Amino acid sequence: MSENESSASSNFIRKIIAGDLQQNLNEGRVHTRFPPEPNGYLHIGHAKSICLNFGLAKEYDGLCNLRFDDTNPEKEETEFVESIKQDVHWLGFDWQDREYYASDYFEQLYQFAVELIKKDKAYVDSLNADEIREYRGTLTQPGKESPHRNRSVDENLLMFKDMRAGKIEEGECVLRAKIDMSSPNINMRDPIIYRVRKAAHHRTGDSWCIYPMYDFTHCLSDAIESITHSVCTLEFEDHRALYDWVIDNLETPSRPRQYEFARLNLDYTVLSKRKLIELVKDKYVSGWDDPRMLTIAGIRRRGYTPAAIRDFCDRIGVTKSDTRIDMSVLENSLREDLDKSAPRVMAVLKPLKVVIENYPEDSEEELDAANHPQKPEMGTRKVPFSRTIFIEQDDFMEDAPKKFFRLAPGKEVRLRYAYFITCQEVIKDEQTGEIKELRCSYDPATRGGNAPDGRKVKGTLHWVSEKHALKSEVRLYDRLYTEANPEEGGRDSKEFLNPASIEILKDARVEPFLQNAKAEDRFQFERLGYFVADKEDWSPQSPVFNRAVTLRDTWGKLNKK
RNA sequence: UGGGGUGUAGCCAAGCUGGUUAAGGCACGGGGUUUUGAUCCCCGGAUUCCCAGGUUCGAGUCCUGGCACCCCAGCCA
Repeated sequence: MSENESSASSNFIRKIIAGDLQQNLNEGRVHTRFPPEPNGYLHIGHAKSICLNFGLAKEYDGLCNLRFDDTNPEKEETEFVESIKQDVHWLGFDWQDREYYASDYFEQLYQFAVELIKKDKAYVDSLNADEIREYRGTLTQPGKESPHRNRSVDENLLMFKDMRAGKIEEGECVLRAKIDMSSPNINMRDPIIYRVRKAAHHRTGDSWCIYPMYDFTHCLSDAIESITHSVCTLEFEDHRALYDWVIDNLETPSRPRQYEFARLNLDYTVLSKRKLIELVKDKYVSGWDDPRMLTIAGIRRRGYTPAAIRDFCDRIGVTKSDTRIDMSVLENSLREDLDKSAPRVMAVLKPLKVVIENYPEDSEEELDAANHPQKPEMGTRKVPFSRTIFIEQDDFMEDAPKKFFRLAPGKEVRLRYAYFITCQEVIKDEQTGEIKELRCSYDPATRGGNAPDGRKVKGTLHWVSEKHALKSEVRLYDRLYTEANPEEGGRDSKEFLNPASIEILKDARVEPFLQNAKAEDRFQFERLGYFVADKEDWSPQSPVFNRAVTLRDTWGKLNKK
């Protein structure tokens, strides 16, 4: 990670830590963890948590563990742990040898449960799922105690052992903490801490048929790993009482504390795991790494950089108010990063043929182009020029408004790094009226783009030589949804999928310099945006570029009005 | 009608124990530079901090009472 990245602004968690450090709590240690469940791919919301947790550890000279919260064998898969590890690394964070799994603690967790039973603070309940729900009460009515709540410690011990031994079927029994069925906090109404699941686990296989629940597992995993600050999202706020209850009622090796912050919401997308899984499973997108997805894998393939994502996470802040961030913040972080680093290059997305009539028929030449006009140290390259070139269709208008600086009949523009040309004639299809090509003249004295007589030209166009250009596929991406908040009001977000979220251009042309690009190389296509050689589909024989983000476009904005 | 949270410009977000002109970013508008209508550089915005009362010489910061929004009734995490 580069050192000059702006250090994140102050937030309430930093203040808590600073206060703890002042009181020398936890022997002055700061130890956090990032605890994903391996049941899907990581997304930009996880990036916020990753940056926070690893960032806190780094800032306070502490440690951050990677811990897989894998207590539900039915949803978790090895594929997901691999992708998660890859994504965290790609984002620029390292957990060194501290790669942990809640499933590694199953035996310890079991012993903790036994300890709770022995203290008469947990019991085996034989109510079925429906009954437990009924007994739980509602938001406004207290629950009722289970008839099995007062089983003896010995009986509970025996039954719990039977659960572990596989003698009890799924749904027959659960282990519950004995807390308070009338608590206004529903989490405290004798929460289930163990259930029977006769399912193979991605790591422990068939060695267990009972699995601990999140509320029991998470706090104890934190305690086992000596986590000092256990940072999670707001929906767990109500669970903190239970977190503390478990820790307080057991002899744990350490005393972690839970703090909650607001999860990330972004306009024009969804970030709930359920929704993302649905998009993938029902093939609304091409996969977890579809460039329209806000998964880490997706935005990576889209062309985002780890630095841009980290910068974004710094900018949005960490608070407890639930908010929606404007997409432009994310886009701006990428533009800012790529503006500094991406080599500039010319590409024509929707080609319009231009014949320069007074340019010698069989002649061609190479012009010098800067790889980054603001950074001479990035060098120059040669761009081939010839009598027939392509320009962007959008750069020509037959009836141009006054403010249109580009090419129009009789108008003169500059071809970047080449010559001034003037449009002499428009050739159209006689049937359809479609513009087929332009006949232009050039001024040989303007080679390189400057007129010796000092005459100015308003517009500069990018172009590509017909016979030298590489044919390329270019994929243009736009927001996945047409509504800023597609989930608002319990609506079905699928109704708002943007039908124009992807546009595939098969006839784009790029300058030959791009022949040597490699997958994931990023470029600025001048005047168009930042593009990346597709991670999966790029090859020198058939180049494929994805548009990561457009350039700011004040002309386009003006036009929309 | 229970509990837990949150409310500072269009969107985020600083604002320590109350004290001169309420940071900063994105977006937006205006101007300058420019062989990318990009970048870069200036300049602009809250008499006001959800509302209403109150305490105080003084409140976004304290008190009281409202209002709005979010989360919680999985043997998911």
